Amino acid sequence: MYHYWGKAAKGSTAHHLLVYHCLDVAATLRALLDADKRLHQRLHALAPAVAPADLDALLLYFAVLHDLGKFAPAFQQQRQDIVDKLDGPPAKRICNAHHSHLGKAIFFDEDIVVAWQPSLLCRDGWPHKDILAPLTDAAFGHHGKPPQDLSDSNLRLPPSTAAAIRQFMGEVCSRFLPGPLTLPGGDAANQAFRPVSWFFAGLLVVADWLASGQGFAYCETPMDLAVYWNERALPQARATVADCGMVSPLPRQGGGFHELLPHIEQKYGPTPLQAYALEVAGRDSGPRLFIFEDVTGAGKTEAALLAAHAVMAGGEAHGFYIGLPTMATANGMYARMAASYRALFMDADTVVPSLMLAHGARGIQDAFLHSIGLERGRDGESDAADGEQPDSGAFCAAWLADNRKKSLLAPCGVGTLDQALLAVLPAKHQCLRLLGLGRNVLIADEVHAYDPYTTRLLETLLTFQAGLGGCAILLSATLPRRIKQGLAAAFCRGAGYPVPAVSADPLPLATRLANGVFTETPLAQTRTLSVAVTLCHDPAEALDRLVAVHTAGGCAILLCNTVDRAMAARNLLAERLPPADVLLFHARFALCDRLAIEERVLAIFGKGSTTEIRRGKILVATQVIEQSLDVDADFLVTELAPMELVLQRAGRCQRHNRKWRPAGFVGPAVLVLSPPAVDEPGPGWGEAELGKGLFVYPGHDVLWRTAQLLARWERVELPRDARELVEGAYDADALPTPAALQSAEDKQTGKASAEKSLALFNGLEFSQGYGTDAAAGHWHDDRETPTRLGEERVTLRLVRVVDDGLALWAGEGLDAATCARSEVSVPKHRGDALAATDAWQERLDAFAATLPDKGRWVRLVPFVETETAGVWHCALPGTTAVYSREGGLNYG
DNA sequence: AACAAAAAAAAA
Ligand SMILES: [Fe+3]
Ligand SMILES: [Fe+3]
Repeated sequence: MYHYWGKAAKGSTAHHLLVYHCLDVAATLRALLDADKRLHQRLHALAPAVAPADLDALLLYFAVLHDLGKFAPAFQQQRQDIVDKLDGPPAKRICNAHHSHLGKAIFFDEDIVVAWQPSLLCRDGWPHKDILAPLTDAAFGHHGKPPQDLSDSNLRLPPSTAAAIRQFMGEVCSRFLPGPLTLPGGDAANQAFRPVSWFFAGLLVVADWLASGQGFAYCETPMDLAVYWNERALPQARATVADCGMVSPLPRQGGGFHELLPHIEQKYGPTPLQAYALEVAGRDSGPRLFIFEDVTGAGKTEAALLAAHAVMAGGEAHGFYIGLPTMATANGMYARMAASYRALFMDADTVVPSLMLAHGARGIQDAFLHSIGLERGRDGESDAADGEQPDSGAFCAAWLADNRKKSLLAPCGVGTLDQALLAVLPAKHQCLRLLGLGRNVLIADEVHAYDPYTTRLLETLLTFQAGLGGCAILLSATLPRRIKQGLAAAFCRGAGYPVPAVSADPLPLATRLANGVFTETPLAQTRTLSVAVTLCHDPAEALDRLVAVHTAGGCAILLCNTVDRAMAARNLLAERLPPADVLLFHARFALCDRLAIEERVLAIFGKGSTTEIRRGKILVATQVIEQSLDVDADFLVTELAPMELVLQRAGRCQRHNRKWRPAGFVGPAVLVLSPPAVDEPGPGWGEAELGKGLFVYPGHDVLWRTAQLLARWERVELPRDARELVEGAYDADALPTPAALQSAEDKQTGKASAEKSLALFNGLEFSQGYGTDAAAGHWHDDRETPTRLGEERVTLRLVRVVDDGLALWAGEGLDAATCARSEVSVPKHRGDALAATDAWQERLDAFAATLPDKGRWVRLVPFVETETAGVWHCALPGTTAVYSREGGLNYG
């Protein structure tokens, strides 16, 4: 058994013996379990039918066996030079497959079974293959997917190899499985290892990656396995685990409000929701779900942190992960967390907890990049010199940061919800993400912001989280009752709780599921906004009002449902007002221009602005403004949209405390550009007023009910009235869908239910345990399982044609950040319309080759400046697209 | 055609 290599160096015959690598991985698993007692206990709780000691023994045993497939000739012969050096077995015909599939086949091969069967004796006789399947699939699936059964059942193992494997297994069995195990029998047996297998799969990948890294020295000399285990494997494993960033100090015990949230000024006490979190969250044990519904800016995130801390302090979670709907909001949240997350933990001079930023474009976030590998507060070498505060600021262990798949393993994480959803999709290495989430508290922010497909995936994630014994906190503005019901039910399915009926009580509302008990707690409103709502059917009237705001010296926002309508409205306003006073903001800008506009918007409409800066500014925007920008307008006009969006938009009107408001616009007021809210709308309802915006919100019945309700209400008080209005907009019993809008409704509900079933089909099934069956067999086909649905899109990377060649739009540099800042995403057919001639393609390819990513995943599009300064025309022959920094991309 | 939004490299 010492004639087989497991790891090899490139360019030399230096190698690590296979049996040692196997022990390294088991030792790393041992070290991981010892380092995270809370997780260790969770594993035991997930397999209640198995004695804890027996479970530990089995997990370590299968960890040793994870690379069993590397004994096979197919693997060994990849380095014939080392085989020769080791005097390995000759093989003429081999069974060719990846060693993870081979490992499983070898384990169940009849020549091999005899070597382990006596050690796995259980009460009812030999364990059936199905009982162990979740564990074997997790062990042999350490390359990110469960192994497949080989189509060719003949392994063609040379006799010497079979003998070596039997010898190895014999030694491993006597060492790791000393006494007869008592495995469960009867009907429950097949279920026994299914829940724990999800964690085991993730732990094994972590152990394998750690044990394949720098911390483990190659060893080529044969020695007794027990000696290697004690003197090499375990010490190296413990050192490596201590360094990898997965372990963190214990949570702060008994901290009060201001100690846990040091960024909140002393003069502010907890809001009702935060007081609730402090008081209630630590009370129970076991899987818990909290749903906090309140308006944005009411301190929901802090409440969630307090609740998460209570769960951590109770010894039931390691840390937290905050999942958000966009990368931009994630960046913002990361900045907030960086300043305060360490207060949730005890001060320890040995370990600093890692804070992770997890999303696709984090590579250009300097604040995060600078935090990687900084050993502040640890070895004290660098910080003393530059006088930095050693105990503040973000830190992220280098090992965690070098691969996106590892990012959820950090004790504290902020990122897109999509990163978390990938844990319950048959994506490669999903088990890593699931392990990280499962041991943390999952906090999902802005839950109302997702489509039916993604919401359904979130349900699946909640089932997993509960099934793994974990906790989750959902934060949202008004969550329609049916969506809330689905989320709560999904959590109950995983936790084994009875499914309650959630209410549609007014906001703010705290919902809690713990120990099978369901409670809803209405809370006092902290900040309220009373908005006058007027419907208006004439766009000219809306423009007049905006001009009136300008004249009165105030500022306003006009929200359009499509980019083209926003561009058109901007042009109309620019005819009547100084063009410099009219801003345009939508998503069809290169990132650098978009960020500049966003900064300008915040400077004008943000909290720090002044009456003078705000004077006469009119912003025309699309839905980009809905995304968590804290802006305040004196007056707001919006095109009709589904109720929850209208209310969210209305919340942007006079939300800050400002002394001065323009004459005629004192008090929050919103004008909704809407088709008439008639009782019997005819065919084509809304086409005149909303145009192509009707395609953006195809649930025309919801639009109609929204208009009906707003026409009746005239004034709404937020957040109190939000619930009634949102429920009413979706309630076809109270306001039956008019005949002319029925087909639109049918189409929309049909589409939503199709998307939901697709999400159900794509998502993994917790109850199956780790294995191919959990993915309905589609783990191995190439079908895409995305986190969001939608029309196909392409990313355009804008390129400037300059005197001496090509340059990126965002600047002179050719680095990854300048690339990202030059990009804009468009529908695929729009991108396809910008086809390059062969000559241009050659030129663009040559330019792409000089970029860090070689232009993969994007399409380079050249622009050349026209006679009009600032207006650029697409340089490709036959194209009409135009770009400017003020207007963005116009398809022409 | 009509919004915005995310994802994209392993552990030889
Ligand atoms: Fe492997
Ligand atoms: Fe391995």
